[in-house]
Amino acid sequence: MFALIDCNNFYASCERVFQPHLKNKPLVILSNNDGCVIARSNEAKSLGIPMGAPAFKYKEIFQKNNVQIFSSNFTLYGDMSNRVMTIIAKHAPDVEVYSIDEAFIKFSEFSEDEANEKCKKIIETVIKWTGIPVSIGLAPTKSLAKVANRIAKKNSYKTNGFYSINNDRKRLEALRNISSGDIWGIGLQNEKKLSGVNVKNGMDFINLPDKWVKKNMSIIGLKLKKELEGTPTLDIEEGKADKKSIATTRSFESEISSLDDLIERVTTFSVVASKKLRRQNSECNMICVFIRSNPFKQNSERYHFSLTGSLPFSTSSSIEISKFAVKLLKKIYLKNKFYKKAGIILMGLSPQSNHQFSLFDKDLEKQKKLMKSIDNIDNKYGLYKVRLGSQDQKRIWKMKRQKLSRNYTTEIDEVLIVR
DNA sequence: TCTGGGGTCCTAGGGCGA
DNA sequence: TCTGTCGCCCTAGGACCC
Repeated sequence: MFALIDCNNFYASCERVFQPHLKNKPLVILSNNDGCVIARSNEAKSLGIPMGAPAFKYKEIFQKNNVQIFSSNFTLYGDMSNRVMTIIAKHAPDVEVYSIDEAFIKFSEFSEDEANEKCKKIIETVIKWTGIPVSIGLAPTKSLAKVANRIAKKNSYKTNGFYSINNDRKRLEALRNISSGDIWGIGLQNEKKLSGVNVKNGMDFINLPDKWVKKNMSIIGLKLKKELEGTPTLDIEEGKADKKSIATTRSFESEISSLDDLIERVTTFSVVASKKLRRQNSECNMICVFIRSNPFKQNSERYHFSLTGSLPFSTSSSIEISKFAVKLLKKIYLKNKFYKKAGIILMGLSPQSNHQFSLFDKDLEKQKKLMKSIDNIDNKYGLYKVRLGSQDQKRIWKMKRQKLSRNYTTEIDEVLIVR
């Protein structure tokens, strides 16, 4: 049996833990730059605020309903997530942390009763120790555990946050009651395809011929169908796998068109991405740089320029990576255009320990030592204290985060004081 | 005026060597 | 030496997830 544990309205719940007076009040969390709604409390959902809603378009609804607004505080959410995951790991041997607010458990050596008990214990302990409410779905496959979780959450007054699909009757009933677009793995495009052949719910989906599913939804769709039929095709992935690509991309507060500004941004993104690379002890040999216009601007030209280039050697040096990224940027940059977003993606990742030496990386040891010193300084005095010459020294580029809550759990000056 | 960021996997199609 | 075929690798693009 597989269990899926999902924190309810995770970001909203994190904010509520430290501001309990917000309980039962509508609350939304905004994306970087306070752009879109990325999390909502149940009360905010009932007001019809959709996921991804541009905040400026919903200003009136926010004001009218006294919706509490928060800028995203990933330091807080990340720390709370670690606490929740630690508790889960204490109760189960095989855990896959699937995302910041979700984890799968595989109960291979437990009876059904034991698995049920463990799930209930986790719900109880997580809320008690962290204040975060969680829901758990238990089923024979991961995809069905997702469906079960949905039922647990939707009918929490009946389920107390736990639902198990432990027989065929329950499985078929659950599939009849879930619309195809709500199934894990069926996105907007596949939903459209399915509705074209009159597939409306999970039951209709599993009644399709395998051949059709494979042809139209690839092997992933077919695996999903098997999972919903009760045959596991996905196992849990234990341990944290190294990333296969690392990206740092940002939208700008307003459009920019000067090359110098873009060079500064791309350099800074390179420094951030290189640090992520070094954190997982990897290096890269390919870099992609892109710049693009504002896709939402009416009646104006849209463009997206990108270029991927191979480095002559693998590296994790901020200096080498930013130099190369700027080179790529200069090749794609066009004057008199207005850019709203830029980014860098590091690819061709491999462990530093497997470094392939080449004629061109004679400064490798020097660079390695330099990066190590920079990382040490950052660890001691705070992130990104050391900056490259082409980076913004005056900190002009700042993200809009007007409604940021405190770092209650990670900054000693910001912890709650109980008097 | 104001619309996020960071990932993974799969497939099709082209280049290229055996 | 030329040509056809096969399979591998790479890349772009599209789909999905949170």
